[in-house]
Amino acid sequence: MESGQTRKRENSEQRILDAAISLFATRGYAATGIRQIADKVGLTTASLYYYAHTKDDLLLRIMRLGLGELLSSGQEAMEGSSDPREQIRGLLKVHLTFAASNPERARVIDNEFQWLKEEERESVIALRDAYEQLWADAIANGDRKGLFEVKNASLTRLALLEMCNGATHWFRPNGPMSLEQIVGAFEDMAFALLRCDEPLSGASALEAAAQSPQ
Amino acid sequence: MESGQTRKRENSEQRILDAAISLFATRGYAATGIRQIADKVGLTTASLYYYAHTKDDLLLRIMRLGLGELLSSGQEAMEGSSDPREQIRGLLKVHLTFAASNPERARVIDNEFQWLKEEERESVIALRDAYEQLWADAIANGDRKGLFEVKNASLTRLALLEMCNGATHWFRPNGPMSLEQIVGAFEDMAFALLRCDEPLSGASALEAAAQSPQ
DNA sequence: GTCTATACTAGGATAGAC
DNA sequence: GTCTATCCTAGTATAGAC
Repeated sequence: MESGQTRKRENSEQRILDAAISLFATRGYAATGIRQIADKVGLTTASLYYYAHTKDDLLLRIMRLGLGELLSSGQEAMEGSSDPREQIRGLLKVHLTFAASNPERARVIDNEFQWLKEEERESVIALRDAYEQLWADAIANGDRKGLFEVKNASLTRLALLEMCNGATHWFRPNGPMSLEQIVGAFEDMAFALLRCDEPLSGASALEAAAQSPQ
Repeated sequence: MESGQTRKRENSEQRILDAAISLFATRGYAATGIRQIADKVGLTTASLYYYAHTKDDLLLRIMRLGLGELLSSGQEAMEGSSDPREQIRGLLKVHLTFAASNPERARVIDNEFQWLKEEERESVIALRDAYEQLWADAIANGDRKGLFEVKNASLTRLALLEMCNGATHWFRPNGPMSLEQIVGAFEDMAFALLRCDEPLSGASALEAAAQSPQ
């Protein structure tokens, strides 16, 4: 029962956002022209301005949507268990799944902060800080319970996040490693960095069992 | 005995490169205009073209010089010891010292690859690969000698490098941590990631001694 | 070595017709 | 909802005087 206009609007709106993500990711926000975005969608620049008031507006929506998804997935992961090891595993899975299932969007979110206007940037940074706080909480939990051994919690959090974001730079779908393999490898590195020796129930415990003699 | 012209040339040349580094680092290569560089140096755009044939040429020289320095410092560090633990410490110190003593240059080198022309980019990537190979060698040495325990050497190398580059994003001179403190903290995280338990002679050993009871 | 002046292209954004 | 046409600014780069 929706009108043709509504359907068109939703189509074009999403197509514009997708084109912007792709171009911002490969050429950067500053070097991407409003004309290129229009060309990619098959519209004129004038039509673009029917959907977004400015180029900056496109970036803002990409960032807010993406970080919002990441934050709520992260919150779910944190609520899924009170074991800090499970929390770290959950956050790793959320982060890497997000990065791997849409690497372009992840690159834009990670690299193009600076082009937002002051007030916009603040609201986006608040989202990012809330997300990073989840990691800080998980690390602090594990440290308090004696499961992790962390000398500098802030640096460790930053190192973990940078490590994960690194995947954004080289991950390609159809690459040599599956998402599951990547998550597994990052779990291993993360627990090494956190000096977490005690085995977990679940996949890691099963793995350990499979490798030990009967 | 040098002529006034020569002195001027060297001055302007360096001032132009410095201005370009600063602007490329804060606004990105694509968003930096040749006019802004000229303004910052106090010259006209026409004068800039006396020193560099294109804007791209400036970026190329910044990258080649910087990566050249990093590579030769890294090679010295590797030749300084055959103990993989010392090699990793040396590389960490080289990398973090470079990043901390000129964060703008480090950011440009790290982020603006894509704007080089095909052939230029290849020569620059060769430099970067040679530098990363130093890390790969140190990790492989430690693994072979049983000092490190690394499941995926490539991912571990990438994680270490990303971790260090992270410092580029938040390090500010006059910040809360001195360079020595940062290097120390990163040594700790790096050896955790490499699952290296055996203590080293040198600063870490001294530290451990200071903390243990007499 | 540095300037003035200028060529040419592309940038973001808007008015108003359909 | 999408178009044509256009405004104004800023981009890189060059020629030629001093």
